[in-house]
Amino acid sequence: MNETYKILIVDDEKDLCEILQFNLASEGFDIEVAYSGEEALAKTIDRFDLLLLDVMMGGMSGFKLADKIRKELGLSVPIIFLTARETENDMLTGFNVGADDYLSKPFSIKELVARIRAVLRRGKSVEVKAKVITIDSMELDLNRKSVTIDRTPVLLTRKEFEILSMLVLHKGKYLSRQEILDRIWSDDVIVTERNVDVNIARLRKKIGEFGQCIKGRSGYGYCFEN
Amino acid sequence: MNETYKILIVDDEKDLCEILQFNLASEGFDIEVAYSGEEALAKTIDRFDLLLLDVMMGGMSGFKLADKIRKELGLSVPIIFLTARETENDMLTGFNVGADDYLSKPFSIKELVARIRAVLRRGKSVEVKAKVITIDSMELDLNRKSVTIDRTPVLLTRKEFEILSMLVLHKGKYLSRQEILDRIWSDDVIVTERNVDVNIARLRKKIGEFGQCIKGRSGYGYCFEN
DNA sequence: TCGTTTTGTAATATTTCTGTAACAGGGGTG
DNA sequence: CACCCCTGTTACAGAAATATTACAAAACGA
Repeated sequence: MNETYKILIVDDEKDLCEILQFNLASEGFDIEVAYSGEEALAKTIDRFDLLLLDVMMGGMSGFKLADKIRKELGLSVPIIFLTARETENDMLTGFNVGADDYLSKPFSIKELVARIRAVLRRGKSVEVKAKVITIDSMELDLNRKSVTIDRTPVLLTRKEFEILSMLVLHKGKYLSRQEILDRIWSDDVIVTERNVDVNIARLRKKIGEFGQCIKGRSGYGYCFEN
Repeated sequence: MNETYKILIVDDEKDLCEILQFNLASEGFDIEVAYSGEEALAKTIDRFDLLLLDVMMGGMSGFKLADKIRKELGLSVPIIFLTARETENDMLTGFNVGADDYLSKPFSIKELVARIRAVLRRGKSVEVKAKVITIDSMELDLNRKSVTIDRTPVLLTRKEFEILSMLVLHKGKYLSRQEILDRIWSDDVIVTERNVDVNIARLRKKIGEFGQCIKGRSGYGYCFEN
């Protein structure tokens, strides 16, 4: 009923991050923080309901990050930009990239929370765009959480589907068992890392030849590669 | 007696959507927004009393969308088109598709509201076209909220009928218990998700062999598929 | 109002999903 | 080679989710 929204904050000012994290957490949001665009991309962005991105960051800028998320990952997560600059230009770049809102520092927490709720509410009534990933003859529909191979549906369980999509979204990167556990299993359940193995095995069996695309490497974890 | 009218706005200009949403909501309408034709189709169009469609949209045009709604879904919801273009040609296409009215941007909110009320008033007195969905030998009449199988009436209760039509209108898509609850039960009543199960069970029993078309999948919800 | 129908809850049966354990194989290392 | 660590797979049992039934409360109509 009252679902917890997951928000990712990406900002290299650690102090600000802490303040935001504390305040938003106490508003009932589930917060995660990344201190750079690179760090953010290492996460499965897909599982957040909203991103708060700082425009000015060392390394990758917030806009660059947003662009990657939209274009390369093909995700349409709502994004709110935080910026110290107030030029028209920035605003424009932000919205071109598909920003859902824009907030100039300094801003009040109250205002931020209001904007966040507005964006989430908006997203609620709107059906998300098709998020379909195609790998040869295999299609993952992230919305419907369905998989087809040669147009034939493959019945995956929840965990199997989540593991598969996590691997596919990070195609080419080895994800450790721990990373997979952290992301897919809820915090309060404690399970063995071996569990990932078992689920991977089941998954492999179900997706036939594509099972070979899931590489396991000793000491590294798993990776999808075709 | 003073029923709230549900209006769906489909337009890819988010700013305009917001303005419309705000203004129409404060006129007492119940507004939902979709930012593309595809998004709109993902909704149960059936539950709206009026559609406001932008003609020019990325992806599916408003005309295309209207056409699908009329032909494929077989719905006769009133439609008002919004357009920046004012050519005769457009007007014609619009009315061919079964437009109820036509408004060129820029228009005043006041004018829009007037037209909306006019269309709704008109729809009220006029006999609505049949909205009948046929699945093999099963017929759902969305107007009369009646179902027949082999011409024989099947007496469904209100909840049963709504669940069935929701599933049928989203044929092939798994709908979670929560989605079903949200749409069919009013917000202020709090009921268990188990309730959906019970109603599905009753429904299945009543519609005989078609009960098999209602697939239940652990962790995903229910789906109609034949 | 009464009787009927509809709807919700709770309890129970059943199915599906998931975690653990156990075992088998692979590959490196002493 | 023998050993150990890591991985892949299978089988089983416990857990979770779902289906169904029975009953009570609420809504509805006459």
